[in-house]
Amino acid sequence: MAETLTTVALTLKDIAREAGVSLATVDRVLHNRPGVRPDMVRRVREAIERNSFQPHVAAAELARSRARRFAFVMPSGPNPFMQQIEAYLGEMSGWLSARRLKVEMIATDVFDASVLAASLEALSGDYDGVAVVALDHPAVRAAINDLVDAGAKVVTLVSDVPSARRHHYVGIDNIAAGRTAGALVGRLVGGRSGKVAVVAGSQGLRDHAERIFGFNQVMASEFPDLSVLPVLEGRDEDARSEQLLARLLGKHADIVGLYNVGAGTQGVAKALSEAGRDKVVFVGHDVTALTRRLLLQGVMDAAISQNPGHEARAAVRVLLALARGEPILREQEKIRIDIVMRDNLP
Amino acid sequence: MAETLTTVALTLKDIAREAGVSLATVDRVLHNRPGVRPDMVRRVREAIERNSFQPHVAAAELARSRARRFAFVMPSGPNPFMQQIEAYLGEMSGWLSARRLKVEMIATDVFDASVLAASLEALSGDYDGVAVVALDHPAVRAAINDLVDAGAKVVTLVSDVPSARRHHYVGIDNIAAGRTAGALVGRLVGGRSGKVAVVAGSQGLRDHAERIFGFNQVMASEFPDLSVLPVLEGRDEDARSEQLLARLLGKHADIVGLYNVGAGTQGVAKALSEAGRDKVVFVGHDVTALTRRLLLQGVMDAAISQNPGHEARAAVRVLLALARGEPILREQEKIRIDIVMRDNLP
DNA sequence: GGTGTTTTGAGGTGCGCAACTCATTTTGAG
DNA sequence: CTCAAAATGAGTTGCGCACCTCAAAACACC
Repeated sequence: MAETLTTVALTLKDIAREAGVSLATVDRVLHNRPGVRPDMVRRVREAIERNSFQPHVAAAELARSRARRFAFVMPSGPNPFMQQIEAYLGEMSGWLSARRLKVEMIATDVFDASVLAASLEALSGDYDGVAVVALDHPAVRAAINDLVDAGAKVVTLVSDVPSARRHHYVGIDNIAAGRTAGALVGRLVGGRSGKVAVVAGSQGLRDHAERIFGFNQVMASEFPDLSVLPVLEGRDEDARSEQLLARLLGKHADIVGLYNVGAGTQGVAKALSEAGRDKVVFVGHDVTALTRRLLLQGVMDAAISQNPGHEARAAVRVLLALARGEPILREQEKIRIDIVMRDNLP
Repeated sequence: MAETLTTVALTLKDIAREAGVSLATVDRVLHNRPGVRPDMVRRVREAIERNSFQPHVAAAELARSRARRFAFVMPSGPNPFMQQIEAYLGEMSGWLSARRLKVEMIATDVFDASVLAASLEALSGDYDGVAVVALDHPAVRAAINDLVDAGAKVVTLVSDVPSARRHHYVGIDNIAAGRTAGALVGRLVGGRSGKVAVVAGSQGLRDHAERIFGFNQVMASEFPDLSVLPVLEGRDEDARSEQLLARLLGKHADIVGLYNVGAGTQGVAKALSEAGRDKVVFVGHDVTALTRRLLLQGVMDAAISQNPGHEARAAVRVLLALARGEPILREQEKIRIDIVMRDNLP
């Protein structure tokens, strides 16, 4: 009836006895210190393995008096999504200080590869872990690899650089997000035929490009009655998005759906309402004060969201687990694609 | 540019000096041990407050050699959702043992108030924390209050007992979940008019009743073209659900939507397909192997889900934070209402 | 005042590990 | 075999706290 999910606790002393060596040797192996013969290393490793030994996190934490430093490299400028991430990190301050963690926010122009790369290089040696909203560019990739070589743990946040040797990516699968948006637009249009508009920041951004890719995939294969118009590039700016969309709406009277891939949401909503096209199915991204209002008003029909609080906490937890050598709870740290409609607004 | 989110680390000694008392007194206050004059308690509390002192989690953990014991009181019998929770707890075993936590699963008949109450009473004194899938009944409420009085931390899981003095509820807002289901059915039906069927386990279960309440709310106010048929009570059994639904489908040719509130999904799907009514919009709950398949096949259109992994981990984290006296990260532990469609299947 | 009770202080011990020193043993090269 | 270098063992210290004991001080009551 009652079934225990855990086992008894071993200590380093037990491992030393098991392996037939001294505590000092176990310590050397555990921390990759030099001066141990390979076969000794093996014996210790095997003893650890055999007993599935877990160092006591609390004891290890207590013994290393040095606090850990993490850096969050984020876009400068007003970006509500990033501001939310920052706010959630602030909310964790008690949690962080109880674990003697120092988290520093570093604002930089993440859209300029050389600037971003320079910012990253500057961190080398000073931080135990770095979370970065990364542009996928050779210079950035090299900077990330250098950080890793210098011993820092690195996670990419929101936007990935798969080709770099970063330890982890905290963010959503953007192709799947685009597919989800496509399915929502298609389903919510409800059998009508017509055209679908797409507004993005820029197709040069990896995440936007991937979302559009997924969106088109679904539209093509599942909603043949809907035709997707060429992507408008609004640069995530309200004014430009509004202007471009207004012109498009004027040209096509049969637009029934709209996918806003990035920001510029205010402009998109304004163009829709000023054209009196309130019935167009409008799907966008992220839950902010604005999109929340639009959802409640019925202007937006659904928002695809990646929980910024979860992303902030997952990034910290992953960095900490990496630094401690603990395993990562993949299931826990995975960022899900949330569909948010009026009634399940968080 | 670089902004630090944390402050320097104080120790208990600092607090003692600040408050002008000895370490022993601080210790007594911190652990609610008797024999301290009220004004002394206040002085210490204020010093802690003033410096926003956080005890070092690792040191505290290390010092208390006694492992913590948590009990999870869950329904007996085959319930995929509960099995998932159990599986996720198993995946955490490394995490748990590193924190010297012992989690035990206790299966009982949670649908029989007196049996459940007796199971809870039996735990008293043996556990530091209890998570329970609770029936809302006076006997259960009393048992929970007794546990709390005995010093255990108690969280309700999935199903709440708001009137009991449990410390926390880990689960979703079921009224909002029902509302979300209603909005989905209404929107996905796409403007057609017709009838909507509702299959539940029992209207006596609090969570089912709340979901139906929310569902009806939305249907009545927002989708006047759809009329909701009387609720079928399938007792979460496949055979019974199938039989009842088959009869209903036979009677009404104009059923365009279906909300399955609880389990019995297999039977519901079978009734639909055997009646050749594949185009009925079908919204249900939870992502299991079955609903996953049905979503991929297009039989189900959407599933409202509460992430069982998140629930399991949140319950453990909340119990641990409560036991340690740490603050709870409410935002982190809140269970969200996930809308799962084919393309954002987790 | 004296008595008993309550409150407070001082101090010790140990949790498991990291990080270090220094003495001793083993190894390998010549 | 010799000698230096490498490897290993034995041991210490301290991280911050929980938990405990015992003595001293403050207090209440008669």
